[in-house]
Amino acid sequence: MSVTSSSVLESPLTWESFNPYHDIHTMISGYSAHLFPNESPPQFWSKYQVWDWLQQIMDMHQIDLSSIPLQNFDMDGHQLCSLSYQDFLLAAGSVGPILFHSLSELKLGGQYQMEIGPLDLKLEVDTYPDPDPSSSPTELYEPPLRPTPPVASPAPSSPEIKRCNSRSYQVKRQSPRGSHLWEFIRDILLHPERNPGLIKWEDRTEGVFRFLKSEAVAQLWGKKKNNSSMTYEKLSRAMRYYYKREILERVDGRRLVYKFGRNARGWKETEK
DNA sequence: ATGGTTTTTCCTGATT
DNA sequence: AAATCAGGAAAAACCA
Repeated sequence: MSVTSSSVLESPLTWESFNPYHDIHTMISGYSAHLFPNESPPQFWSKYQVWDWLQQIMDMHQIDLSSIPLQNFDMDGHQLCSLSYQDFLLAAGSVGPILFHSLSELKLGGQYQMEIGPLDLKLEVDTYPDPDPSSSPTELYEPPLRPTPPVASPAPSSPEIKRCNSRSYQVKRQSPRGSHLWEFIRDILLHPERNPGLIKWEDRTEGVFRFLKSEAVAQLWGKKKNNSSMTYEKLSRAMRYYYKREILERVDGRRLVYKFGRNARGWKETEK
């Protein structure tokens, strides 16, 4: 209530600008509950805050923001909160349930008290749904965890979607194909603004990059694979296997530094 | 259903 | 000292 929406509107906040912690914990600690710790409940969000929320959730699920018609979410928090589950389905197709679920959590406000220690993330990693379809009476979740490679929507930039049909369940994922570890890493690299400080390019044109928060990346990876016990130690073992296949090239002496090899595709700026 | 591929897990030892 | 790097081995998870 005390939100001065005017100030918000005057300076369109980016996520980073008001995100107090540039830390991965905001992203991997489940969804919502403390994404906006300092902000009002969703009912009081401005359009910009709705936008930021959308971006965050989509990011978390590695779904391209462009796969849903953003015009459908040109509204403030109050309006957003009045949307039904069906509305979400219509507005965002198969992503709808995800958004609905996230918003539901946020609506419940501060009742979440997840305190996460830097090293203890296990407790809330189960924000992912149980794969058992029979268990949930509320069909909050229809997670597009499956890569859905067969449904081709390869059009590089197809803004054709005006409204998502709730029947045609399909999600265009941001990465061209599959979700292998190296692709996961690449996709983080490809979104530097949205993934502050996780991994950074060391030499963009050469494909050299460095892990800044190795354990955080590992946790993120684990989350994607629904494996809460992933560690950088294990992730890095998988990375080392890439050397042989020339997906990665070895980089001497420098710790946490890797380099894409000839068999890694899609990371160059001048490449598709 | 099965075999190939990729990732995970665990481990020992070296390096920084 | 604690992290990271190196790979071997084998199990598990994935995929065609």
